[in-house]
Amino acid sequence: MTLSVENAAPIYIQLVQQIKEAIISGDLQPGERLPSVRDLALQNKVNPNTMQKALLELETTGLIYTERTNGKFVTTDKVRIEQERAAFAAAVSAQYRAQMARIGFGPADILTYLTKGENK
Amino acid sequence: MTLSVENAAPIYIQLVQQIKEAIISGDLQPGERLPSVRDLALQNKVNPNTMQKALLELETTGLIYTERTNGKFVTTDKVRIEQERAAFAAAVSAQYRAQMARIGFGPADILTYLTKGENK
Amino acid sequence: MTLSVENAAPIYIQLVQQIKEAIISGDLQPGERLPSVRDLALQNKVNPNTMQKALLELETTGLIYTERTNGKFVTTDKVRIEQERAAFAAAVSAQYRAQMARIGFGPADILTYLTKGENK
Amino acid sequence: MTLSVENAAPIYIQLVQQIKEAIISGDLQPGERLPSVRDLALQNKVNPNTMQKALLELETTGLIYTERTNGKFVTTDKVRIEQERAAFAAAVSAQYRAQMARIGFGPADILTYLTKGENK
DNA sequence: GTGGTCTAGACCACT
DNA sequence: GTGGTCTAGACCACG
Repeated sequence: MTLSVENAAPIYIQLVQQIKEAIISGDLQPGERLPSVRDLALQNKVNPNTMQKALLELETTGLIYTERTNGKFVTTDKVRIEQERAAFAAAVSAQYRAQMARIGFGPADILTYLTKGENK
Repeated sequence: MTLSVENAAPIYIQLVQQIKEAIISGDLQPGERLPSVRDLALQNKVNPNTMQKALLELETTGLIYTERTNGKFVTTDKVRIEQERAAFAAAVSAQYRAQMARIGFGPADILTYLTKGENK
Repeated sequence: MTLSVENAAPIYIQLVQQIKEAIISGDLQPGERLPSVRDLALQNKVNPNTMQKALLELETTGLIYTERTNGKFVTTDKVRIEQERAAFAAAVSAQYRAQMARIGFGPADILTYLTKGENK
Repeated sequence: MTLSVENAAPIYIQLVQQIKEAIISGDLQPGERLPSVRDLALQNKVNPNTMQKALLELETTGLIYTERTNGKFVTTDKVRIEQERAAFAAAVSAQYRAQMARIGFGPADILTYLTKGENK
């Protein structure tokens, strides 16, 4: 039996993940203006540079873009967003199946568990 | 949009989770003797006190028991283990459904994603 | 007549450009280990963070890669390097032709000027 | 590997270069009257003293001349302009060849790259 | 020693 | 006010 102790992911990566999730869930609409870097940093109690790094990452991956002196905006490329959304869903699903498989539940059992809790 | 920066879960909690997973997956068989606390700590590069705390937690919940002077053993109560296994599967499944729902995928979409990657 | 005053490119961009040039010119060989971030920063009298940012950029574009705790290395992907080299040559050539065209020299004149200085 | 961080060239030098380019490209015709120093400064958002310094430099090298109380004019000496134009082309060409040579492209390769993009 | 991350604080350009 | 850049200095994990 081998265990593994995981350290927390870097803060800026966590920020990237969560903002990405907000975008693909539609919580942040295409073309919507983000709060200023400074405000986002304040709201989330991180250093502006850390927030800046997270937003830079999102910009290089094409999910947001910058209008200088004006602010940062969610991309208006809905195809790009949909792409990201599908990738996210695929990743989550694969991880879920792996986790279930590790404790001995195959596809058939999975259906049971998924439908069982459906009416919650 | 509200984000949240999470620090890593305490190490002993991570150990509890992973040992529990080893038990319900059958990686650790009912009645099997665990390595000594000292060895477990060494193997996983963790302080013995931390490992001790994890094992104590598992004992409290009835998944392992201690024979004084002889070591710690996985419970032989297979019903108990099966119970834990079902609870784990239910928790993972609920979390998965929630995650998919958050980005706008309902039960029908879930089936698509689960079957899509099934042959990997 | 409209003129434009250009400010210097950000330091980290200049660093990116020059390191890239060193790679595509073969001054830095594929697989070669780079000096440590701190050393590079010292040698070039910039802040380590600035050098780090430049190297991060090169890493995301695939020209270098990192071995944690061991150092940073030029990619061994010679195709990738050749690709970058061709892109660089194309950019420089296009810029050159544009500059010559702006002062009224067409392709024929260009040949004259290029061959004229060839024996320098 | 030695890198060098360059600061921007002084603004007045940039202005000299661009006005010179306007003259040798014919954008400013021989004998043409230049806008007033004040206007040029305003148009380009530059301090009048800086613009004055640039024009002084151009006058020293003979590309423009001043008629007191009347304004500044591009030289009518077409030979002088042609001379400058040839020098500019030679400089640009030499720089181009050097840049290509640095990344391993000789005269033959240069022809390839120059003709390749010719129809853009 | 290596790279990676984070914070605090400053300055700049643009509008 | 906006984003962008830079510096100084600290701490961490890995080995």
